Amino acid sequence: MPAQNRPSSSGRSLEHPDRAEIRLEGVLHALSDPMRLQIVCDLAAVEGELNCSVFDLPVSKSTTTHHFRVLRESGVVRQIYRGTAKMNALRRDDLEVLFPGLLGTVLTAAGHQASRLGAPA
Amino acid sequence: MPAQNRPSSSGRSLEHPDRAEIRLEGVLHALSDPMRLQIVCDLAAVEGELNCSVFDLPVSKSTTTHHFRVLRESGVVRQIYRGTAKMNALRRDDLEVLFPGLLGTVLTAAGHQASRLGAPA
DNA sequence: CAGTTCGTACGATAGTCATCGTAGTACGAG
DNA sequence: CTCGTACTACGATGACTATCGTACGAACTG
Repeated sequence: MPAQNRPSSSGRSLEHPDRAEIRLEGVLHALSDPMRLQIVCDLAAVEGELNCSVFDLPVSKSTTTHHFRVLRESGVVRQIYRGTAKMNALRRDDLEVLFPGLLGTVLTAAGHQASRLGAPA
Repeated sequence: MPAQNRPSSSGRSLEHPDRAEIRLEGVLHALSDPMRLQIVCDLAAVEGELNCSVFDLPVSKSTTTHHFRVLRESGVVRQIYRGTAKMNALRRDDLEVLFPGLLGTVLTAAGHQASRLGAPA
């Protein structure tokens, strides 16, 4: 294997949309699923990248893979392989340039709604 | 018909979700369709209420009715009958209380994207 | 009343989506 | 090389969705 083509730690690569290809409708659709919105909130909370398997979602692994793919293909997250793990990170910069403030307001709104619905006690 | 129960000009009434019933996922989903996003942008542009038929959408009347229903049931717009016309208005106040800034950032983002994609000349 | 306009309801259809289980691939450790 | 872990690919399925056409209802205009 030629050393010229050695990404960080793996030969596997994942398709990501260019910044210019990200569409608002796609992003909104990606965020309109409760499972994916939860993922995005968790990602935003840690400010870094997260392994796929740290998310404790009430669905099967296949379904989890599906949701991460939707998030990646809509341009919301960036995914890279790091050994056997696949790390996920929000594309904060790209989203901020394309849709200023959008991510923030959605995350805030999700937080408000969670307080309103989940902690009425 | 008793005079006590006479709405503005019609006996027809439409179901709307309570403010407390509006869900973020539902709103995002409603906005994730290009047709509906266009409707919301148009509504936001005029600051008032708009007749259903002033929207020049490239779909049939039945489909238009469908999209307006989705917007109404998700809590994005309020609809009232005024004679034969059905007027539509954004539920700005409710959305602002529930999800502060969200509507604004989405509309701004839609505007940016429209400029970026539609008017590159 | 008759006619027109505006919107609804219903049924149909083709497409997308969230979900699953199973089988498989990629990588690191022993 | 073998094993375990992490994630994927594939096929299936049931649910939802966007779309249409046609037929109907409600209100205004004569």
